[in-house]
Amino acid sequence: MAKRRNLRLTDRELTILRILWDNGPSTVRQVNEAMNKDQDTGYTTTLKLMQIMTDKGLLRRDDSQFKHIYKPAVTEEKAQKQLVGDLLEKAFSGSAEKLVMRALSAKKVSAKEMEKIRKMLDEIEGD
Amino acid sequence: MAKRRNLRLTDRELTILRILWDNGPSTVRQVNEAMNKDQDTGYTTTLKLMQIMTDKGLLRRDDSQFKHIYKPAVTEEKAQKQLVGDLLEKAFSGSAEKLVMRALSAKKVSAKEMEKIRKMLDEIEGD
DNA sequence: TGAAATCTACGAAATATTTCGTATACTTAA
DNA sequence: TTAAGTATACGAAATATTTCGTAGATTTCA
Repeated sequence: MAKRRNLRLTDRELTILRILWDNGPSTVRQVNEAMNKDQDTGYTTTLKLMQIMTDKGLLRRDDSQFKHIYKPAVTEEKAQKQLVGDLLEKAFSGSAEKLVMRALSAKKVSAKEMEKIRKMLDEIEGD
Repeated sequence: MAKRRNLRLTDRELTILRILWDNGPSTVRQVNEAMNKDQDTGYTTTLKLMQIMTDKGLLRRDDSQFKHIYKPAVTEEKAQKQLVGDLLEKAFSGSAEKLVMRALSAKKVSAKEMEKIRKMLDEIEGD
């Protein structure tokens, strides 16, 4: 089985993954246009980033056509797990409870979502 | 009132803040020794980092003695809020529920802590 | 067909972050 | 009082990340 690297994502890498997770397989131009909604970025800048990410194994590229199509090589779940785990250790001394508290106060959560969270708590407690 | 900068923390900056939050005001040597438990770091490296952080307004320094004493200029809460908010936007498209789910599955949470989380959910719902 | 548009490759500049060596000041203790 | 130890200041190297310009290939369309 392939050894999973530590998956340290830079800011721009995460931005690009986010776009690909949301929009599905895309060309460089499509990604670049999505990026520009947030922050002006030259086309070749985006291209270069995506080439590097492909080398690192973060993206996969279909180059059978003139316009290459890129897609994520890491799942959203995997990346989120890693990112949350890192933040947990580095900023919260490993206290998931504190992190959850901060997340809950950072953003409004719908009643339906709260229900899901309660369910999850029940499940954990059930073990 | 002082304008709060965007508070973008680098890896090493967060490490140092973490140590100061946990241990209270400290000398460079004390911080350096704490850092070395995780990762070997030269004394002057730590010193330089802390000087830069002081310039940036992340730390405060009492230099009335030969050995300067440093302490955080940002509260743990403030920093955590910012970090979680960033992660929320960049990795979770703003879904606090997803982030909470990941945090809960990332690390074991005690029954007591779960109780606190439930209480928090109740409070939010109460509004 | 051939000029314009669009694409990839790639080196290198620009910037941000981290690390370190050395100079010099102060403290300690013999 | 002076040598050894420990401190800060600071420039600069090392590394990581991001950005961009240019060359050359392919496609488009008038």
